[in-house]
Amino acid sequence: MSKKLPLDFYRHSDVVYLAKELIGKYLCTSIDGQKTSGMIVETEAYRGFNDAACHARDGRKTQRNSVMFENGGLSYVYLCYGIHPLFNIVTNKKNCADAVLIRAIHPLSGLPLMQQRRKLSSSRKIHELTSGPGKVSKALGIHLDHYGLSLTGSTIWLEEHQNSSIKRNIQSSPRIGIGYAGKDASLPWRFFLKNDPFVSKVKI
DNA sequence: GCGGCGATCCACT
DNA sequence: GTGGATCGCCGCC
Repeated sequence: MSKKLPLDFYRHSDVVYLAKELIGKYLCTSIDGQKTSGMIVETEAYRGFNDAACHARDGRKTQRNSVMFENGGLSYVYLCYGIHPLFNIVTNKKNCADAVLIRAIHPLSGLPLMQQRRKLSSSRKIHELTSGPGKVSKALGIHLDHYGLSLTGSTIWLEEHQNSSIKRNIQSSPRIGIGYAGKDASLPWRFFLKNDPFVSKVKI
């Protein structure tokens, strides 16, 4: 039994709660007529106000991040290090500028296509297929053209499935790669599924 | 207008 | 374990 997550889900006012709630949901894409999907196993919350790590910190609006200021339920894709498109989910209400970064998924369907997109065929390294935000986008076929799409549409969407054991196996930690954010760098706003092999390996 | 740097990944040593 | 790729944003001149 599965169902597509409704807009209401994304418009909850607490992005940290949502980042945790997104663990265990299914992220699905249908791109170029081909379906791929995986269970979300790692996320990070970014808050538009009072969060130095957020692109929209203090409500700062630019051409790149403008979609963050819309109502929740849209995709925010941006280019990181000039190379990697990273997929985020806009949450909360208009002008709150909150978002959740999807850092890792556990692949479920369309595995051969994901391997092809990632140019990774060795089954020995299968845990590297989607264990990082840039890898997730590449495996699912998400790129900059998918900026601003509704997540209740038929290109990128999320589904809820029965998963009774997920909740008690969620752990938190500080977010990755945001050392510049001062005291906000230590906020425990990264969430991940304990012992899942697809959770990203953190460089220290 | 310019230069430094980033919510990363991979090839190479 | 290290450094290069490569583009948009922002601070400063």
